[in-house]
Amino acid sequence: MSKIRLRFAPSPTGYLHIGGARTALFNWLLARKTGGTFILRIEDTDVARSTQESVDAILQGMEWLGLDWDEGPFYQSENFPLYKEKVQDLLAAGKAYRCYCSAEELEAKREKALAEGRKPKYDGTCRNLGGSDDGRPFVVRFKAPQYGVTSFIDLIKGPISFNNEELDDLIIQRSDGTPIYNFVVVVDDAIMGITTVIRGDDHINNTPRQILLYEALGYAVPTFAHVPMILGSDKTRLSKRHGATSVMAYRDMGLLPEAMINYLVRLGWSSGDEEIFSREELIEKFSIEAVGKSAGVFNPDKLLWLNAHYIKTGDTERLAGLLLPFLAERGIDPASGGPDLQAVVKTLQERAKTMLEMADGAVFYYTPELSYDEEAVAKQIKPETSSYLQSLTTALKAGPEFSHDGIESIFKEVCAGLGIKMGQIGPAVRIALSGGTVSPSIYEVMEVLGKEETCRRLERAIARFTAGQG
RNA sequence: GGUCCCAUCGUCUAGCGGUUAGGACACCGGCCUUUCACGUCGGUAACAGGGGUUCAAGUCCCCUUGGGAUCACCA
Repeated sequence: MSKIRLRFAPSPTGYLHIGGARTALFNWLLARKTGGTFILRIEDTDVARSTQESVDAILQGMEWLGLDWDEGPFYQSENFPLYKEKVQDLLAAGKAYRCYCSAEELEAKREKALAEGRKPKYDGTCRNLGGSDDGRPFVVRFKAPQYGVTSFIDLIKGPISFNNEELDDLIIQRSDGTPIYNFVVVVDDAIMGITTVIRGDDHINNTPRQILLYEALGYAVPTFAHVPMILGSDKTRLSKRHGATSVMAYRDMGLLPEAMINYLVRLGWSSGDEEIFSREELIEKFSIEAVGKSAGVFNPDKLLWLNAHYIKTGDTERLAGLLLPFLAERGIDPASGGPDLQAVVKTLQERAKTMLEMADGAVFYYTPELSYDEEAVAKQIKPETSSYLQSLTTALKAGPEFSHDGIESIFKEVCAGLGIKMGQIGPAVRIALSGGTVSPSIYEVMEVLGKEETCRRLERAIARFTAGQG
């Protein structure tokens, strides 16, 4: 059995979006699982709409997700001579013909047909004209069979068939001599030896025309697998209206690529009751036949849940590295002072759903001159608070060790000595250290901050609270 | 409108003729707790409708309804 060859073929007219990423992922997984070849091909035959920025954005998205390709990226725009030659072959064989109808009159006919409730199909005006190139502008149309049935067995959807009379003579070459997608994709997939075409199911209606083209060109027809679309919360095709659709936008929102991969693969595919899959498990367990037939709604909440999981269980050192740019956006550079970043990350891992949240939660560690949350101060700081904090600070300074457990026992001793409960001093300490009422455990915070900085923040707060109360 | 695809909790799904229809997210409670989270225990919630086939249908067939895709000198 020969190796299967797969491809992801985005058009560079925008960034890599969620749907494209999932299609790429399915291709990649199948290639890695079967030891096949994964090819990246840029479909830039529409010169007017294709941009280098889009190509870069797509490549960047693929790299972020860790979807590496074995061959390419290939650019269709570099193959124009080949396509032209294939068009000539078809013309010479009488399987295609020149059409002189203008775009305007075609458009008019289409609108008329639609308005009258008829199918907007090419009427075949030039189909049997014959003759050769006489200098007038023309497009080349494929002479499609007018009867019979074209069918294929989709790996995901099962058997699908179309009556050929529903298909019209599609244009394969524009009047400017450049080829059209449906033609190019066939030539390229054939030339590249693609055995299995995995793509969005919005291509199902293109498939019979393409099969006819494969046959006309004398190529073997590949196997098809059409993956269902991704919908927005209102069940319409996912678009900007539903929120971010760019894969890279999710990175910028603090998502981890493994969370994205895990989410995307589970949207439409499952393996029993499992929810969490490592890359290795996916390669082992994925199968294209197990992909569901129906479209799925993109659920950001579940993506976030997965992200939280991967942050919680992720490698602290790596997360610290990933956090850097988010901290930089907040004007913080851990390298220029402050507590150890990895220690900071450790206190935030199980309470941050995104790297962005983690960055927000880390800010106070690197802000020596904190401003205190007014509302929290008003509510939590009592007249006696300062003396409590003073007792605690004194004990802390005298304490031998400054570890989580050591701090905890000092806390307990101080509370016992003062005859107060944790709740009477804890909130004030939290405000003194973090500026507000939400932070990791204060023992952890103190340990990360270190004895010196902890005591400094406590004393600063005591001074402030005392002054504030006149 | 023609053609094609699809249909289990709000969402993602398990199910592949006989199940108290399971899991996950979200949501609602309890526990844990110095805050926020995490964790943990429990709860609400689904087979679109109608015909068949069968001893037996969420599972197979047909119709209806609903949703989606597509009908470019875009990809």
